[in-house]
Formats: sequence, structure tokens, C-alpha cells
Amino acid sequence: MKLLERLPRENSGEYALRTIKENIISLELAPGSQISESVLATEMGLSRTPVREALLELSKVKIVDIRPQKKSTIPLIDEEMVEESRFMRSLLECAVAELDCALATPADLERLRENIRLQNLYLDDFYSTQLLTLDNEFHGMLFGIAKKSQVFALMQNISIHFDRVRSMALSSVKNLKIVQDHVNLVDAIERRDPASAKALMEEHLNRYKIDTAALRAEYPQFFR
Amino acid sequence: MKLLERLPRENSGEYALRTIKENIISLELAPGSQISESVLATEMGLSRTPVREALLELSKVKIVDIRPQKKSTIPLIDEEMVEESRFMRSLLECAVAELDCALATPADLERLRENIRLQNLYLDDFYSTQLLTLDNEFHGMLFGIAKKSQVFALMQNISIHFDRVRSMALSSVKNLKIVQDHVNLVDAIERRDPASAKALMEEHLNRYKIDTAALRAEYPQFFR
DNA sequence: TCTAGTCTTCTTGTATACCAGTCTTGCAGT
DNA sequence: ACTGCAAGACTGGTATACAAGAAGACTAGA
Repeated sequence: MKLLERLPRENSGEYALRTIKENIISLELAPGSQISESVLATEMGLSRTPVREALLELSKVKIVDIRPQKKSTIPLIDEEMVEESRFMRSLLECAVAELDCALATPADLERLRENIRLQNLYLDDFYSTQLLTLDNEFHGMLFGIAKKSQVFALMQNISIHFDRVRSMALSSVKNLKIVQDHVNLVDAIERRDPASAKALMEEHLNRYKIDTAALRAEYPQFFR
Repeated sequence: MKLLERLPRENSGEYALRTIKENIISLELAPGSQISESVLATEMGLSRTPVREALLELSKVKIVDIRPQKKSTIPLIDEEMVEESRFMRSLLECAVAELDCALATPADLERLRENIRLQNLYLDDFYSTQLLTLDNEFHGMLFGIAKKSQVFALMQNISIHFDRVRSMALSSVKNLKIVQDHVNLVDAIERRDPASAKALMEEHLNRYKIDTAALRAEYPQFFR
């Protein structure tokens, strides 16, 4: 369990959720491993209550498997779940990209480009978690511009299935392509070209589709 | 606060969530009204813990507004939120309707038609909550057939914004149309006609779009 | 040595106690 | 009568205590 810094004005429950989520995505809490409310609570220096709230939320999207009176576990990677998550993302993100072509202001576009500049700074493998954060922010901005922030928040709940596969798959050659995708996408939005924007987004998200087969071969113990 | 029967094998938290949700949709817990963990707990004969878990989950989709150390409230109806919810539903349901054309088995179709038969039995205004339940089951089945049950579960979280507007808008003349929509949709799926299925679903969901303006006029105190 | 049964221990579920703010209310002083 | 302050009655956040059930270890008996 890798501890994070506690953010200002963040309460214990939010801190626990953020920490546990990060550890699941980074595979620090490995697929198939057992967890316990009280152990996690001790490790984080909290009581069971906020930890329990976090685990309960994660269990709603089946990224934590709580079995009363038995051990709870981090489920193995379930390709059907990953596919559901990809399906949802793809649909929503494509639609949002189209909306953005009509709604993005010059200021919005500048914020997007600024984010991409930062992505370029963190292209090294070593910064893969920072890159992941920037990537999430980038996509979050796209939803915000389309006035669909709540949809984004909800989508992120299930995207964690996708995210932990992503974090296994990240490699610098891929990252290069991903950042370039972002550039092309912003260009399309600036051109007010919804068809291109949608197509680019679809292609962008499809980069992750291919990986699961190879990953399963490499890390069979993490898959169902 | 209208109490529900406790389901077998349902734990307190689930019971609290189900009860509170129902009361929000039925406007028993009216938009703008204040709530308190301990009062709700007493009313339901539970301790604060499971009630708190339920409220916390509802607050994630902004259908409950928790303000630490201040009173929590049921937010007024926020049309932007209703629109986000409608946007998400529309996209996902249309895509699922298309998938169903390829995936529905004869047994699936029969279960759908059986559900519609029940809908016809409850067409009276008096049974509007039963009808709402059947409607939800119907749409849930469509997601299940497309192997997207988890997406449905997630979508329902935000759909509560939509649902409580729906429950204000229900009238028997509308219900007739809705049930007919369902019939037409299943026919299209049986014909393996994805274009029609998608179009019918879109039309079906659009029936609710018009209502908000009229409802705001009728119940201004419930709107922001 | 193997098996059956019991007891300890660990799990999550639920209730309760306590804490730190905030809002209200009532009293005292002017 | 009005104003200001203080006490107390709430709020939700957190910690802890207790309950119920499952699993595993250990012991007793064959």
C-alpha cells in the first residue's frame, strides 16, 4: 500500500478513496489479492469507517469484491468489464468531442494545449503516473467544455477497470502516439470539424483495445 | 418518509438506499427539503451508519447535498443535471438497442414481450409506480441482452434526476404511448433492424424532453 | 495417521460514543 | 426595545465497541 499525501480540505473518506484507487490502478494492490478494512485502515492511519466508505463505493463498480464475513478481494481483470468500460467511454467521449466542436471557446482551446505541453514534458516512462493524471485531466476538460462534468465523474467510476489495464500497457512508444492524438483532436475541435473529432477520438480510444490479449500472455495471474 | 418492506437478504445499507431513493423519486422527500441522518435513521429504525452510507452514495450523483456541520438537503431540480442524465441515457440506450438487434435470442424477445404484457395491466394512473418499475426492468433487460449490465447500473445512478421528473410527468395518455413505443422497439429488434431500433429508442426517450418547461410552470417551487 | 468436532480468530455489518464546527435562542446589559 | 454575547442544541465526520458468521487450527478419539 503506497500512501499519498493528504490534500488540504480533503476529509478522511475522500483520502481513503483516492489512495485505494491509486493503489489498485498502479497494481500495488494486485488483482486477486486479499484486502481487509482494518488492515487498510491501520496502514493509512485511519479508523475503519472512512476506509469502509471508500471500499463500499469501489465495490459498486465491482473493482472491489466485498463478501460479508469473508475476505474481500481485488478482483482479477475481467475482460467483459474492461469491454463495458471501453464501450461506455467510447460512446460518451465521441459524443462529447462532437459537442466540443460547437462549444469550445478560444480560452478552452488554450487550456487544452497547455495540458498537452505538460504531457510532452512527462513523456518518459518514469513519469507514467503523471502522464496518466494529465491524460485524465485532458479528457475531463473535454467533458467540462461540453457541460457534461457529472457524466465524466460517473464514467470515471467504471473507467478504473480500463485504467488499470492502461497502466499495465503504458510504454513510451505508445505515449508518443497518445499525445499526438491529443494534438490532432484539439486541432479538429478548433477547425469545428465534428466528424474528424469523433473519428480521432474513436481511434484514440481504440489504441487500448489491442493490448489485452498481449497483456494476458504476459501477466496471466492477473486475469480471470 | 414512506417506508418500504425489507427484502430478504438485503442488508440495512441497501434497504436504506432503496427506501431513500424511492422517496426522492416519488417526491415524498421533496426537492428543496432538509434531511438529517439521524432523523431518517430513526424513521427507518436503523442506526446512522447504514443511512449515512446511503446518503453518501446519493450525494455522489448530486441528488443529495451534504454540507458538513450544516443541514443536508434534497436539491431542487436542476435542468442541466436532467439534461446530462438524458444525454447519457440517450446515447447508451440507442447503442444498446442497436447491439440487441444482433444479440437478442428468441427467449430474450419473449421475456421482453412478457414484461410489456404486464405493463398493459398497469396502465392506470393508480399503478404509476409499478409501471415505472416495469419500465426500468424493460430497459435493464435491453442492457442485459447486450451484456452491458454494469453500464446500466451506473447509468441508473444518474438517471434518478430524470426519474423524478418522469414521476411528475406521468399521465395515462403518455403511458399509452410509452408502452406502444416498447412494442415497436421489440418488433424492430426481432426484425434485426438496428437503424429502426435506434430511431425508435431516440424517439421514445425524447418524449420526456418536452415536459420540463410545463412542469416548471406547474411546480415552480421544485425548480432552481 | 487420519478424521471429526470444537474453539479461537478474523472477517464485515451495525450501533453507539465522541468530536468539532455552526446555527439558534435566550438572557443580560444598555 | 435593541444589541451583543454566551450557552446549548443541532449538524455531519470519525473512532470505537459489539455482533454474527465463516474459516482455520488444534485437540481428542479411533
